[in-house]
Amino acid sequence: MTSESDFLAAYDPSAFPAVAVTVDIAVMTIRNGQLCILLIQRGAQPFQSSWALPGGFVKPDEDLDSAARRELSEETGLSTFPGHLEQLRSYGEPKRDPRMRVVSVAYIAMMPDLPTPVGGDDAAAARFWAIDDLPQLAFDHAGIINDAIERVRNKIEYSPLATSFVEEPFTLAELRRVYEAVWGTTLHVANFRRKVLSTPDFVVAEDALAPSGSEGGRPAELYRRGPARLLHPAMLRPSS
Amino acid sequence: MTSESDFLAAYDPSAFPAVAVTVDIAVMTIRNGQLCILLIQRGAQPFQSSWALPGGFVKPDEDLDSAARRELSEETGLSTFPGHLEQLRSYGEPKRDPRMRVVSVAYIAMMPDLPTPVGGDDAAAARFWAIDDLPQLAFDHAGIINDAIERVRNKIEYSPLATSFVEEPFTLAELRRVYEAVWGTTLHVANFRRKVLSTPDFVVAEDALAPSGSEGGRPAELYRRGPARLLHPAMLRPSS
DNA sequence: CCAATAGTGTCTGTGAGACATTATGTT
DNA sequence: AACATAATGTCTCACAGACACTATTGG
Repeated sequence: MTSESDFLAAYDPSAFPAVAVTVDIAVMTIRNGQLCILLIQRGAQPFQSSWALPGGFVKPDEDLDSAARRELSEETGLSTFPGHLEQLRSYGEPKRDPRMRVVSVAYIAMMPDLPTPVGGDDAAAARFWAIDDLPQLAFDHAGIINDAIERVRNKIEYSPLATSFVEEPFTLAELRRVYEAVWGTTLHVANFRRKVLSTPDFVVAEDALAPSGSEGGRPAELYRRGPARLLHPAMLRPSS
Repeated sequence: MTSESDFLAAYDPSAFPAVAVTVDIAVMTIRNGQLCILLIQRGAQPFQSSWALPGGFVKPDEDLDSAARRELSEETGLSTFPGHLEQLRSYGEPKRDPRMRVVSVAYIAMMPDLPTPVGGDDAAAARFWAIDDLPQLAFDHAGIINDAIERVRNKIEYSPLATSFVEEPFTLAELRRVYEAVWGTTLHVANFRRKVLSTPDFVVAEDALAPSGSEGGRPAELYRRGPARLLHPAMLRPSS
């Protein structure tokens, strides 16, 4: 029956319902020790002046990933996005957009806290919001953000994705602060160091020292992302 | 700019491209110690007589999950699907369907190896195929199946999903054979038992014994799924 | 000197893998 | 009896958490 309805639809465009497909992107970064998400303020109805995830319609002959990358460049103003981008999942509840049937393919993006101001080629307000101080959100974007946060919290355990939140080269203290911000915990400094360095190919040492901070203290060694795609053993988050 | 294009699209349906949205489902089970996937044989062009994942168009005012459940009932002939269903991810490469733009939301379903013959209300052939002996596949379904297998292999580590492949009540040997089939490995019997029972709420003992098999041997104790949604500690798959 | 941060060494508990042993059924 | 499968006990190694200690900078 699938093949038959496929066949009919091919010759009768009205046989399948018209659906709009959009991509929505949860762009995340660490700012002031907090996990933050980029939101834009809507200028039109519905949800006028509400905040929402950046996104837009998928164009004809455009891949989903390409659409996400295009929106990412437009919204951050960066020609090449300096971070990680991956699909989260799709949301298609029939009434999620009050105007029409819209299926949204949500993406997650992670980037270091660049001084570069975000906000693309349009005048709409855009800024990062800490995840535990979010404003009212348009559509079902609050749920999407919850799913995105959950995905990131899980994924930095077994993948080297936490390094996408820092600029290279980085210190182990910077990497530790990423884990602490995403998980909302404090981690044991010495054990964190031992775990990261004992995980093969997670980070590679750069034979250089970071400039000492204003607070004093011994300068930290610098590292870069290693070739590992999966962490063995994983960086398990504290259970308590 | 997003809000503006949204606004325009609401009043000019031709402003956004017409996209068909389908759900495709990778229904998995364990049969003869092998992980198997349900495929249907296409009766129409394109890919006529090729095998493909069951699926179909999302109807107007139908949720994505509901569409997947509906297709599942139609294809397996079971009014209530006796297993687990979850979204995998979406596939939207522009040329993935030669007829038109189709974005497919892929799902994964897991069920026990029921004697009930699959094959729904239409005459098209439908059967389970072992994952290392798959036929030629239509569209990008080979890639979807790869992603589905990868997801299942990872997910049974930290979730109790492996229990979706067996009927209740089950023995630990049956549960172990699920892990062995999905991972394609053999597991240490005694250690497997200790791990499962030491993971809180993974399984709960049923105070009964399984009927002894034709081969003889001590009858096994029976268990049911426990309330755990996540496994702590996880069932880590062997690294070698 | 002290304060602050980076990095090392060591002990302990838990869990995984390997393997031996006991228990309980069929033939 | 032999055989097959289920379940238990025990040893060892790897790793996580806790904590003490050393190293290197700025005031």
